[in-house]
Order: sequence, then C-alpha cells, then structure tokens
Amino acid sequence: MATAGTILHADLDAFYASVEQLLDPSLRGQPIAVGAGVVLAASYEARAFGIRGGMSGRQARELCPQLIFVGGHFKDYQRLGDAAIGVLGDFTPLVERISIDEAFADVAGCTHLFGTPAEIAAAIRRRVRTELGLPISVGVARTKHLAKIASQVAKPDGLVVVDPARELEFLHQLPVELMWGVGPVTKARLAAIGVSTIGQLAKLPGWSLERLLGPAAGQKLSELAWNRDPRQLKPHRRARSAGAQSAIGRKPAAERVIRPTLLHLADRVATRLRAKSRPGRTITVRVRFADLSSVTRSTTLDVPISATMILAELAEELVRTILADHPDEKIISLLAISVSHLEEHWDLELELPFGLDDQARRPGSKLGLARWAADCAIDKIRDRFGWDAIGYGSVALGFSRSVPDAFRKLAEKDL
DNA sequence: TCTGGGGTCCTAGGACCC
DNA sequence: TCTGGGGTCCTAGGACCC
Repeated sequence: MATAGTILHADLDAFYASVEQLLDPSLRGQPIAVGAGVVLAASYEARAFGIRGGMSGRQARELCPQLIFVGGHFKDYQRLGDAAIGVLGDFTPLVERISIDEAFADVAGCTHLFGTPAEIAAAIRRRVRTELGLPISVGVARTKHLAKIASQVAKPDGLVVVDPARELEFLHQLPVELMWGVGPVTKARLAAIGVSTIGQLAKLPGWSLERLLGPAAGQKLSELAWNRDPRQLKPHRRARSAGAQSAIGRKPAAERVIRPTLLHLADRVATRLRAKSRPGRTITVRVRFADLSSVTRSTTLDVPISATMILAELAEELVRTILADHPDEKIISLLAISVSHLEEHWDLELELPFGLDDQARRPGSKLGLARWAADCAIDKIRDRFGWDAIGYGSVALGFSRSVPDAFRKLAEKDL
C-alpha cells in the first residue's frame, strides 16, 4: 500500500454568504449575495442562477430577480474565519493560511494522536459545523496541488480523499481550469488546440506547452498535470508588497480628484508599513481610464520609505507622468498605490534622513521631521481611538467609497 | 452591462557591470 | 576599435489567485 497523503486543504463554502445565513436564519435556503454594487460573495442557491463573485449588482438581479442583497458583518467574517482556521491549528502547527477562508495543513506528524488524515479531515469538518455552524470542504492528498483540487471537487460541504495509488486517474479526468494557474486566458489557449482535460494536457509534449504558454507556465503546468508538485507548506510567508486601490466611478483627471484619493490610499498603505516596520523601496501607481484600460508607473528608491506624505507625493508625481503620456484621457475610473521591495526589519527612524533629502530636492514640500512626527502622532491616536478618529481627510473625501474600509481589511495580508 | 479590492508571479526589454 | 557573453536590477504589462 502506498503512503497516504497527509496534506489537507480546507475551504469554507461560500464563506461570506454562509456567515450571513448563519446569523439570519431567514436567509437560509435563499439566493443571497453579499455586497451592493458588486457581488462579493454568492450563496449556492444564488450560484444556481449563474451568479458569481465580481458580477455587477444589476447583472446579478437580471439573472435572479428574487436575489437578496445583504450587508456585510465584517467583524463576524474575521472572527469566524479565524476560528475555522484555528480548528486546523488544534491538530497541527503546520498550517499555511491562504486567505480568510482557506488553508493548507500537513498532518504527517499528528496521525498517531488523531488517526488517519481522512479521519482528521472528517473531525475538522464536524467541529467547524457543530462549533461554528459553517460548512467547510476538505481535500486530502499527497501534494498541495492535488489537495486543493480535491477540496474543489468536494464542494459544497464535502470531503474528498485522493488515494495515492489512483492520483493520475483522479486528476486526468478533470477539466484544465481546476488547475492552479489556469485562468480564462490559458483555458482559451488550450481549448484552441483541443485540450480541455488535465489528461489531455498531460499528454502534450513539453515543448508545445512551453511554446503556447511560455517556459515557466508551461513547465509548471506540465509538472502539476503529472502530479509532480514540489511545493512545501510555508507556515509563515512574509508579504512581498502592500497596496490599496479605489474605484472612483468616472471622474475628471483633475488634481482635486487625484490628490485627496492618493492621500487616502497612501495613508492606508503607509500606516500598515509603519505598523510592521516594513518600509519599501519601489512605489507603483496604476491609473485606470474610462474604458477600463490601465497604465502603471513605478519608481525604485535607494532608501525604503513608509511616511504617508512622502508616499503620497511620489505617487502623485507618477500619476502626473501617466497623465502627461496620455493627454487624450480626460476621465479616470481607478487609482492604485502599491509598495514593494519591502524591508524585512527596519528601524523607522532611519527614514528620517530621506525626508530631509527629499526636502532639499523639492523646496516646496514640508520638512521631513515634521512629517515623521505627524505620522507618529496619528498612529498613536489610532491605536487608542481607532482608525477613523483622525487621518488625512479619509472621511472628507468628496465622494463615497464603493467598498467599506472594514471589508478591505479582510483581504489584507499580514505584513 | 462595462467589473471591487488585495495580492503573487512571470515576461521582455533595457541599462549597467564585469 | 569591434565583438561576445553572463549576471543583476529596473520597468511596464499581464495572467492569475482569493
């Protein structure tokens, strides 16, 4: 008998929608969508009508007129997501959390305590159901990729254990889009050469896959199709970038729109960087125009930064270069800031000299010292009284934000 | 009927160095 | 002076994931 797989992939089903149905029993069995202008999550009853995440509210209503939109209980999402992943942690410390509602676990070291991987998976599902009231699907296999696919196959509210002796049999019958890394574009490219299942993909010669998808993607997909997945669990992965964006509808590409929006975005990003002492060297901005096409500009500094005003000013310069390069674009629909090349550990006071250099470079700007002191003061006030107690006019933005800040926080990775 | 927000990784070209 | 090759970093864009 082959060695049993010990990798679990656990994934809460239709997570936000399930939480809403848990909190309000009258919503159970109903097609519901979390969100308003856009569908952030849809219950399985809603999915039966073809409703998917990311869909506009109007489009969703057309597909399902009786669809119920519900507001977000963000605190409960965070609490219940943490609690569910915490159940995995009761079995093994080897847990890699992927998002608020999804994680891998390796139970190789705890089977003598809790039974076979399949028994552990069943116990996890039972506990999440009885203690939290939520459905969770689990896949069990020898590799991360196969465990992840197994949990997708198990949905909704199921358990799939892949027998190591029948891995390829299981894998090769499935459609290519279940593979990690195959999205709409790759699926279409494969379909164009008559490939729709993982088995068909596996039989392609390596060179043809690499020619179709590029060397890295081609090789990776080939490995995954033969279930040669070398990835290990990484319990504590550090983030490589941090960013924020805001869809602003259709607004003129004018300073009165751009400046306050960038200041708000810079405030969100820089505060997170300072909280974890992880300033970054590369600043990237993105501008999306009226037709939804977008352009990015980035700059890499010699010294990492995390000061709100410095980030905001650098971002504004980059946005100005974009607009100068696209003089015909008068309307913008989204602005984004991202900071990468993050330092591992950094004494934030070392940032001070950069502020002063910056001052010398641009005479009109405020003194670096004053900015640093202002950031410190704001961070402290927020620590005591909460985010909205003070800030760079985030509440004074002249237009409503499409998504509440509380929801954004759910998607943020730990820095 | 134009689609929210936070991320990761890859590619291709160019600059620069040895 | 011309030519070649390898390595690293940066930039812009794109595909994909949750």
